[in-house]
Amino acid sequence: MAGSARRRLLEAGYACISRYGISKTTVEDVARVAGMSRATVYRYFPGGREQLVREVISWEAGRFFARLAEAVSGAGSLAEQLEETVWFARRAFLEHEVLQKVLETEPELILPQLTVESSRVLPFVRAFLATHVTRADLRAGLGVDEAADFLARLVLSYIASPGSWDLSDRDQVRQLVATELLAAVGPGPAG
Amino acid sequence: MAGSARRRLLEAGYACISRYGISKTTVEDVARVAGMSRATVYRYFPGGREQLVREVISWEAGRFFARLAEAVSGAGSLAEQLEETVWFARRAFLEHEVLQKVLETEPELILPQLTVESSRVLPFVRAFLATHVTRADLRAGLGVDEAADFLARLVLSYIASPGSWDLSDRDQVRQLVATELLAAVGPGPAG
Amino acid sequence: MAGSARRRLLEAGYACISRYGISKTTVEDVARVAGMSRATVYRYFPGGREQLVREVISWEAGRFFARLAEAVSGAGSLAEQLEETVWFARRAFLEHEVLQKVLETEPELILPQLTVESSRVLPFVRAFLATHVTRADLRAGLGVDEAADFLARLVLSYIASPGSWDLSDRDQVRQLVATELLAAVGPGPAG
Amino acid sequence: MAGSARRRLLEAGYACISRYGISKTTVEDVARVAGMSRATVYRYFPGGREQLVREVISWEAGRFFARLAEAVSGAGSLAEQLEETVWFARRAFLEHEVLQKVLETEPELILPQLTVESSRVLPFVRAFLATHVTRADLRAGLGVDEAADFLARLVLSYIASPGSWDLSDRDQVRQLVATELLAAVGPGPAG
DNA sequence: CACTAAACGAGACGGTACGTCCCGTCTTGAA
DNA sequence: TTCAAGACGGGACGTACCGTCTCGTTTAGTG
Repeated sequence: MAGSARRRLLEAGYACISRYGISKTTVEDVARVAGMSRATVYRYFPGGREQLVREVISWEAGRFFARLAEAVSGAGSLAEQLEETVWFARRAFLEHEVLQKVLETEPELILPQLTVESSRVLPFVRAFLATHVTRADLRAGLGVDEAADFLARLVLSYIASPGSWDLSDRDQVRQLVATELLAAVGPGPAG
Repeated sequence: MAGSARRRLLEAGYACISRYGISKTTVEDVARVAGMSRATVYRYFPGGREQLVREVISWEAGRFFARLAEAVSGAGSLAEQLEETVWFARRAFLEHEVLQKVLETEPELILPQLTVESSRVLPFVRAFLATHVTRADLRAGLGVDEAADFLARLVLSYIASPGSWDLSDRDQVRQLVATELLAAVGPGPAG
Repeated sequence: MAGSARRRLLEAGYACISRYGISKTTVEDVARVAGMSRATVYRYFPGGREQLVREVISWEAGRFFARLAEAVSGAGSLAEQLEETVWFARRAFLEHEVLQKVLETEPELILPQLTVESSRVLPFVRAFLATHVTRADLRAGLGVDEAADFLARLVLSYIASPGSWDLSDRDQVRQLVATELLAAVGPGPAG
Repeated sequence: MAGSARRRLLEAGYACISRYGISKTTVEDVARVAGMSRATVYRYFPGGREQLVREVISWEAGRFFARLAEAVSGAGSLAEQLEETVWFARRAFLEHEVLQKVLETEPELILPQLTVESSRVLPFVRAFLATHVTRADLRAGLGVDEAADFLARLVLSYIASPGSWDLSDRDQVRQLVATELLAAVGPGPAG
């Protein structure tokens, strides 16, 4: 079936990177794992190693968001959705083989970036959340879009750096959502 | 003078990475720019290319924070300090040669990370801010440390992804601080 | 055509050694002369430079003996054969580029050996000669094999060190064979 | 004491070569064994490694001949001297560490030479023997110098390649001298 | 006895070559 | 035709020596 070869290469690339890290992964490695010859890799990825790595990563990123979307699809209220997002994302983040391997072996590839990539991720998350934010959740003068953006920023921040929160504990996730996220945008008891 | 060779290599490494990107930078390149032989690079960085790249980046990160600390040192109020931090950091971020080069040529080195690196940066920023946060700035029930952490997250988020804000406009920075950052923690009219 | 690459490398190696000497000949040199890349040299000679040099020399040694065998093939009597052997070998010896280059530039590589290598060469020459030695040539009590061995030793000795003989003069070669070689084994006027 | 450093270096060089072979011996090795710094090696041997190796070998060659001369000094008759020479030289040859090491590890450094070095050694041996050759030993028409030269060639040949003779057996040496060497030059029963 | 001069150890450095590894291109041969 | 297999040029890496040079530090020898 057409395209299966390409997909097999992406999967093989993913497997290799999660085993060896980016810079130690060889075109030969990927070809071997995919059960194909090195020449074929260049047929599907004329840009060579660089293109392959790039596509492996963005392919996996796509899969990540697909799973996230599904995980969050059943949420009712905003609180529930925030909770689900943080919960799922944190777990996915920790279990993410490539991510963990790269963090372990090549942190310097990441250092320069500070929080750069959020530029790409932010719109996704914002869009997710926007569907559940209502005027009732918000303090006076805060627009829906504005709030969704704001919440998305905080969600991403806590996923990446939970600080003292233990996000593997469902209760703490619930509490984080209530006291930090919703409190920052809602009318709340303080309002 | 002692240590000057090592420093020259770090500077050369920085120059090369900002010109060619990480993976296109050669040990030979760095040696040439530093005016030294390739062998000498290995005398100072026995870990070879990897160690060199790693140290170049963490050395530059150190310099960045030193400059940030100085830029913010004159701030009076919390608002002023937030403003200064966002203003300086955004400018530094955009003018940062290595960062921009890497983003341009090797975004895949960054993609996996989402907002990972914030784990390291967050404590720095939090500490900066904590010195200026006072109870008076905060809504009831919000501790100083809690608020500093919270503000640090938002500052980093806006620096990395300004969204629709134009952070090269001092006025917009001021407005962002007031309406988004301080409003989220303060007693304000909304609180 | 198969094996042509290997042969080209051997020829290139030979050319380089005869130009630069053994220790000044670089793998890069050989590759360049052969019109191939350095990597390919290691594909054909996994033992690297050492194996290459070793094989170049033993390959050339083989060619030398092939030529010697042919040169001597037409000889009739023992005297004729001895004459032909000395004549050819001395000429080949002097014209041998590698040999002369090594003698000129790296005599110390040779000094330790005294007359070592004769162990390998002796059997060859002995075998050549044995085919033409007859009882009639020998003094009483001297066996054919014994005499062939003996003559081979002397032939090699005079080739390497002609002493006061001018072996580029065919007449002197003839005279050497008669008065020194044959006289030592034959019944002769002295017998 | 003057000159002791130079001598120590030669001895160290000899030790290293007999341990590692020529091409594996490092200037650093020699310096270490000599208990001196690498810089000092270059003070005594401005020609560097090459000069050092060259001198080590010719120094050791000198010692070899000194020992040979002494070993043979007590000989009475020509037969006795020949016997002593063959006996001593063969033993020295086999026990010679550098020689054996080089033969073992770098035979290719020797192959090209055939019996070249004999040019240098021959005159030595010839001179030794000339002192004991008398007219009485020789067949008619054979001069003393001529015979000494001739015998020297044979002696060297048998030392290097004993063939089927066991030169570690004193009796066989004696017999070799009588039946092969003296018979070739003498009036003998066969002559 | 102090002072100088030579010898030396120590080590940094540029440079060259080695052997290895990997990339990307290309050719060949079999399914 | 498509693909596996693999040869090849190219280039970078990390290592090992070489030969040069510059420092201090002895160690003598001399005024």
